Amino acid sequence: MKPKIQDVAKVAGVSPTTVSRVLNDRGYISSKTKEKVFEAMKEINYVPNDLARSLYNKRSYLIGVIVPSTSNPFFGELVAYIENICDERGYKVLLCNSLHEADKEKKYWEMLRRNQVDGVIVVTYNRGLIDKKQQFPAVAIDHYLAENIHVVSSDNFQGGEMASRELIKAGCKKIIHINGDASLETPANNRQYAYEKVMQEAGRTAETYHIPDVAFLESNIDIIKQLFKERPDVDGIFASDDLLAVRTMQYAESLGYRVPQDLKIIGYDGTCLIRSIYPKLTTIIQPTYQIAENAVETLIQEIDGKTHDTKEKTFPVSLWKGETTGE
Amino acid sequence: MKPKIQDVAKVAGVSPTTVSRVLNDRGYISSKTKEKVFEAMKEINYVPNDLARSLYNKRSYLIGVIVPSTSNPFFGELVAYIENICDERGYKVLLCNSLHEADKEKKYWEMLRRNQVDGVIVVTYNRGLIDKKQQFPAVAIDHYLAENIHVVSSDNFQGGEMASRELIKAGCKKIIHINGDASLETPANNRQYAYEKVMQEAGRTAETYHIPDVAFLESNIDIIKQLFKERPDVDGIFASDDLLAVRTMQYAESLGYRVPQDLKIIGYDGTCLIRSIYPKLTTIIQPTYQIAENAVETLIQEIDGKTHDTKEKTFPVSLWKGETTGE
DNA sequence: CTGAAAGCGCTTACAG
DNA sequence: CTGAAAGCGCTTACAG
Repeated sequence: MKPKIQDVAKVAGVSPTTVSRVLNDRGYISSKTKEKVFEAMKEINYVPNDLARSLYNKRSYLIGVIVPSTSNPFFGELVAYIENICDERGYKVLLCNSLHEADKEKKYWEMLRRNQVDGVIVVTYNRGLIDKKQQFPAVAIDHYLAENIHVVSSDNFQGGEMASRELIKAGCKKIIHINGDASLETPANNRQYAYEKVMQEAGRTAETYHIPDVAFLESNIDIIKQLFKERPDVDGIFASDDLLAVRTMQYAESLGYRVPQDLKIIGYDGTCLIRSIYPKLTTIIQPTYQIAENAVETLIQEIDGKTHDTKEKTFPVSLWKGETTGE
Repeated sequence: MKPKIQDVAKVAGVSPTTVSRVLNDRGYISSKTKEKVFEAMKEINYVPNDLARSLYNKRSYLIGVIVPSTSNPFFGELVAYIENICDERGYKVLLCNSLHEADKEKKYWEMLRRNQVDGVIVVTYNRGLIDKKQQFPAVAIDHYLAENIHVVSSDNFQGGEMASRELIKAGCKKIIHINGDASLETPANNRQYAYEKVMQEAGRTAETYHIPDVAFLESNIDIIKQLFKERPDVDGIFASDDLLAVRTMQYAESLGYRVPQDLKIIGYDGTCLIRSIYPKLTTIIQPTYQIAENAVETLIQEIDGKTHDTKEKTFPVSLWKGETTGE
């Protein structure tokens, strides 16, 4: 059997109350008693039961994190940061990969509630799952969940502008944007709005192709094929994420386009991974660490009962100048 | 306040015992009572407290997963699979990114113990952290933890043979292997042993360069530079993971080597991600899903008290024929 | 400075 | 078929 506080008490010759006090460094305790207790704990290899603690304290120090899938490098990196920051702050992470399935996400929410998490960080659409009586503090990254839910994101508008201007500057005549699922309103849509604004200011026509979200990177390439069929004169593409950018580039090359001579491409996200293995890809770098940090900090503040004036926080992006938009 | 079982009991006009019985579908209960209870639960939006349940049952349905970092696509993918399989089986995942830091890993082990996890899946070196009285069931992936710990991996020897033979078949004269940290014995070392065996059988000299593990992909490239300086005649490289393969290839190209004409390269892992964005890279595909599935199943069996005859399970790999080893 | 008692929310023998 | 009581391992007023 795992040793419990009573066992420690017996060995140390004190009451359970005293052991608990030592454990929590609470109230006055003679240093002699303290020492006895610590020795007893070591002797029987005691470790407190956090389940029991959490039950009494109504505080689990558990945070639920819901992402589509850590198999996507952006989410994998984001989750790694989130978890490590949580760990530094004394919180533990219950991981949920929703695979873009509303059903799965719904079950995860209930699971998190049952497990008494102190709060949740959500990086998925959450199709209306949160609207009623909110059970616990939540912070969203790059998604609007509900009126009162804090959302953290990169400056998607700035990123969209940067990307679009980069293509114009590189001399592209026919610039097309490829974006994700169009059916839901997310901060990431600002990338598209910025693109449209820049195109308009430059007297161009904006045109966006949408790729539906799919689990595990297996997104079909049909939309990309359609794009090149309908717009063979395309010479600039702003893809809303790097994987999409790379796959579009590959398809274009298979069609005979040379990048960057015939076609210039810029992506979005700029994960460490992509910059490491695809440094040639021009892209917009999201400040992923800052996003993770702000999400965790904001959530912990809400857990601690502090309210926030601002319900939205945005971090500036930066340009990674590769070779896919020319020299 | 969150509703508890007592509140449900009050609303339904029964005792807490009865509510619990309905909840657990245990013992005989009239269907009329059952219905009343379910209605009451719905009415007050009741959800059971799993902390309290786990405390009593001494079963948390919590599994700890320790990986270096989900920011590495192999681990990101592995963790996604593990978590989803756990979810299917009714288990929840407490995620730990150890960043290859022994200290951090040690703290995670204690944290998991405090949180009463039912078991742990480890994908890190665990430098002797587990040897003494093992606290709970554990399964390792690609690492030897201790005598009695079950380990799951891809058939590293087969993979090493495949990779080495592929390079020989492609006509390479001077084949070099780049591997990870040499200081610890892991199943992945079989990749190197197989390479050495194949080289010997072919009358070649085996030569391996080791790259120390580093967190977050920031591994220095010094060893690679050294390799090309010392062995400019290298014309075949077997890299022990795909990221390493890609980065080596990039450095070689910057030196003027053409791949595959002057230099042929083969990697290892073959994640969905790499195959999607780097289909040209020849690599050995690990059966990641099967590894994840077997690890979870084995762990759950151990949790359920079933013992295993075999303490090691290996799954066959396959070759992804890209273009970096020729046509 | 220390201990006995009650309670966190649940479950399970034990009665009836 | 249903309920009162005790207990999972911990913590915290309340006494002393």
